Amino acid sequence: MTGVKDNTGGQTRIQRDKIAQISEAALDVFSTHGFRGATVDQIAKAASLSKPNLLYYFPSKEAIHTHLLENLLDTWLDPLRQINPDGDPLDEILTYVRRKLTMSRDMPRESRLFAYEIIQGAPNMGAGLEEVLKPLVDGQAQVIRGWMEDGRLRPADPHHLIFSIWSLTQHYADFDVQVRTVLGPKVTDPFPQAEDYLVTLFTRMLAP
Amino acid sequence: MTGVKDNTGGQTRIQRDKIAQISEAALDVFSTHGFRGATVDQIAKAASLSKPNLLYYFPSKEAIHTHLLENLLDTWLDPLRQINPDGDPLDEILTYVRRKLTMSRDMPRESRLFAYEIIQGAPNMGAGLEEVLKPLVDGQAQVIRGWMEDGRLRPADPHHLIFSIWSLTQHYADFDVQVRTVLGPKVTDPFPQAEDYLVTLFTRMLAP
DNA sequence: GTCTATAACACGATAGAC
DNA sequence: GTCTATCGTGTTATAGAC
Repeated sequence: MTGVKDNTGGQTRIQRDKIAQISEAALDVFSTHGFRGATVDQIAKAASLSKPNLLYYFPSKEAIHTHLLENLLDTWLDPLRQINPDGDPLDEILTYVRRKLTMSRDMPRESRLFAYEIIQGAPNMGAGLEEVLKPLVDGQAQVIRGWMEDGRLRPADPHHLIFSIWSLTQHYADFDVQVRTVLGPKVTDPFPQAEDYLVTLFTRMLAP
Repeated sequence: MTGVKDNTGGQTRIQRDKIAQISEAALDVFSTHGFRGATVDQIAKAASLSKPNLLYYFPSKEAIHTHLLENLLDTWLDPLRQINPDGDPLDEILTYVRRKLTMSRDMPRESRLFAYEIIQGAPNMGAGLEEVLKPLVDGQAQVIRGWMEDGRLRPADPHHLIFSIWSLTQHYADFDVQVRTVLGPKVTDPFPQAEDYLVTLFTRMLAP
């Protein structure tokens, strides 16, 4: 009983707030410039903190980055986790596609942070990929494979199906500049078009 | 007639060779660490040159990077350029998909260099996107649209069709680590599987 | 708990001998 | 044309006053 703590997990309220504040700023900076491109100065300024003060809450620049990635993976995989084995197969897939596309629209910074990390060879996420992502994907791939074997979806490799959903939805976040340049200034929001296209694509691919 | 020059474009043979040698090394380093993550030291070492000697051939680190990107764009868009308006529509699309996937397999460094640049907002390629990529895409999108209007392909947004081909094929280069982790060590080469999947996907999407 | 000052280092780029 | 030595800057991280 310390009396001075008001926490969930060994942190005071102030610490929790500051850490959240730094995380928010760091997400901004890391997702724009990458890990090496980002500087502690930038993050401190974005968080309205002095640099030494920031380094009081996190021991190093890398610690901030790792903290962000650790918290991100669960959020990022949540839509995949929500695929319901008892639902209608095509509905479940299309709902998954829509959720992932919505995340690309509403969380482009997280998408880019993730993309930077994977492109670089996931130097700060080795355990997460092997121990969290792979088992989840394998499990849901089995569910999808079951649907295909029951004739409720047209057959296709379930792992590559999941890859394709990731790839296509995240493209609209990570390559936003390219998408907007090609579509031209008249298209203020590419996402409704993207949703129509992707629903059509996966319906034609999977509807029995 | 200078006599000492053996060139195509105002460079001696030695200069041309060294520049090629530096470009090769820089592609390695930039595609692994990104622009900011790469150091001139690393590039010089990879090119078996001293740092000052490298900076004798290129005025700055940024100049090397720009040089790479300028030479890359044409190569990168070549498969799209080769779509033949007089060919069989589905064949042309599937050939394009296969070519792009082959490039992901054989030129993953170029793919990553490109991905880094676009994710960052294309700070060194603003002109190229607007003046080279967009016109080419618009032109080929018109060809595809014509095929769809003639009933030779099922209708779909041609711009997003091209986005999806880019996204899916480049995914296997840029997110290689993730793909291999999920597929597991038994799959030594993901590309044959990927080709099968993508051919199926676009055939079901487009075959009339 | 927060700030100023600064250490310690790596980086890009240059100068000058050879 | 190539090398060694080095400058100046920007960076992470720490020490110590308040």
